[in-house]
Amino acid sequence: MPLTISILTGSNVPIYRQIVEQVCAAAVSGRLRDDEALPSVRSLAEQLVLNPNTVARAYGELAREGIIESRPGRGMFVSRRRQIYSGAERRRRMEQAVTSLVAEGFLLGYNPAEIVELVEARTREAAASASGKPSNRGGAR
Amino acid sequence: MPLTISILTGSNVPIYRQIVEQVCAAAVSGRLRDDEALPSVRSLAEQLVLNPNTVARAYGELAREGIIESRPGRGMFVSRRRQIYSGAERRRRMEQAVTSLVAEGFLLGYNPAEIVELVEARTREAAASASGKPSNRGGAR
Amino acid sequence: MPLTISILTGSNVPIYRQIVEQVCAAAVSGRLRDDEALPSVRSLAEQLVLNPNTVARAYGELAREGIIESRPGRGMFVSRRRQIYSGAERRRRMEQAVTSLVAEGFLLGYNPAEIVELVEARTREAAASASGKPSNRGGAR
Amino acid sequence: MPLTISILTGSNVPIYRQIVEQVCAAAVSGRLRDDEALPSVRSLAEQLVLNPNTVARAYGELAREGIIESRPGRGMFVSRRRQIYSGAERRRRMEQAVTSLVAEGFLLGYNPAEIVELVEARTREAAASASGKPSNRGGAR
DNA sequence: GTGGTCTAGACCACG
DNA sequence: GTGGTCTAGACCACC
Repeated sequence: MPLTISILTGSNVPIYRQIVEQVCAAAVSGRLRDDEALPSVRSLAEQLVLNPNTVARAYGELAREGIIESRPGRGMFVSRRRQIYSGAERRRRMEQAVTSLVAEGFLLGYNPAEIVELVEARTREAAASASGKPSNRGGAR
Repeated sequence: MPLTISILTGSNVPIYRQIVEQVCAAAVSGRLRDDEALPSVRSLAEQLVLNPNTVARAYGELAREGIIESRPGRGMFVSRRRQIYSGAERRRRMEQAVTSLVAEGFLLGYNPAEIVELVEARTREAAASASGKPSNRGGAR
Repeated sequence: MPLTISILTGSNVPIYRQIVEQVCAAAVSGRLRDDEALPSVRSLAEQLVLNPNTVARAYGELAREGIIESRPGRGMFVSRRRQIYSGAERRRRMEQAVTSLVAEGFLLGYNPAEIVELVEARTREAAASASGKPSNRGGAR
Repeated sequence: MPLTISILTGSNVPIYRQIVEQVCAAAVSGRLRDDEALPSVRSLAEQLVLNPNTVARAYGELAREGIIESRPGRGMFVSRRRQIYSGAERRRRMEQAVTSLVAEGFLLGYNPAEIVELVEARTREAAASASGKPSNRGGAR
């Protein structure tokens, strides 16, 4: 089964970022194995009906972050050792993201247990979809 | 002790958004009480070394979300909490926030268990600070 | 026929608000269809002889209300209608709008029957234009 | 029974305007009769716990609009003949207000009948509260 | 003094 | 090309 990526066209998160996130999630969760080849820019762009520039940008970002690497003449491959940010920067960014989520959750009236529960469910889903058992959520519009 | 807000310049999250989140967190957690006055646009702008427009934008956003309200000629005040969003909208927004966090977590190389753990810790802290027992974190960053 | 928006300068209702209301009315009545693109910020600003910021603000407001949505790099599009406010909030806002109209009507010397009559006529027109039978009014003001 | 005015401190409509509207509604509906005296600036300010300037401003506005008139040395009185705006200006402002209400109503998901119904109820209420008895039922259609 | 609106112009991210 | 953010500074309404 080929890597499947779904784009939400009406989302506030930019398309290239959606690609980055989904490739990254697949790599982290093992859906994409180390050294595995990614679809070419052209083919992915065609498959998703996107401007090739957009796909190229996503791949560039992933490469800059060390998640994938270019093997000239052969294509893009999942990088064997990927640890992107320094400990401090990594922690700081995550800290910020967590704080932001918790604030939004409280604002919307969710309680701590519900917030944790939702995050848990979401990570489980992501892991599941990465291991080849796609959940029924989040399809392209 | 006056409300302290700390800004990270050069962050991917815009300044006005950082203000919104921090004021919101303070209001939701009880750090700011109902009917309490906020610092004036001008004074906060001066304190944070920002353009008043930026602060005004944050306040405007908060007012539209029903967190604070303008009393003409007198300033901005924390307003009584009310649920302004429909159930569907709340779910939609929370969904998006959770997805965003999980994606960021994966991108930074955290695994599901770690992400959940961090969220759990953060909600516990927030709940503690709301019940009047401030934890030792959460001061200026 | 392109969407025409007419601005009354020197009105008590701010320019950005006039844009919001007219776009909103067009979207709600079906004059603008789902997924239809709006004029770009810059082009509408030029057309109306306004600062782009003013148009941007109107568009931002509409996006926050869920009437339109931004597709990064491509523009603003009419989004599928959804009910973003809770029942209580809807009632609260409608309450306020009705009160405001009635107050204005009295201030202008209209009596109750006249006010009701005007509203009735206006809703009939709006409903007509929504069902594809535009009335002979509603052009430039 | 003295003229009663109620101020909503957390409203977006300025205090002086709330006074203007309520005095005007009382005059239009007959709760205040022609030539009837209004409370003095001082006494009303004291009664409503407001800055006298605010009351003075409201009275000034009402006087400018011809709804009340000053009889030097004796106080403010309801003006006998009050017709403020020219026909065109009056119609234009009302037109604008009605359009605004209908747009908001549709946006919030109300249908024409509901909107009309709400306006009707509101005008009846205003009239009732002004005359001290339930409403002029037969007036409208 | 307060917030609210508008203009002007810069810089960035996205496709 | 698109929108989004920020700065700078003007003017107004409100109390």
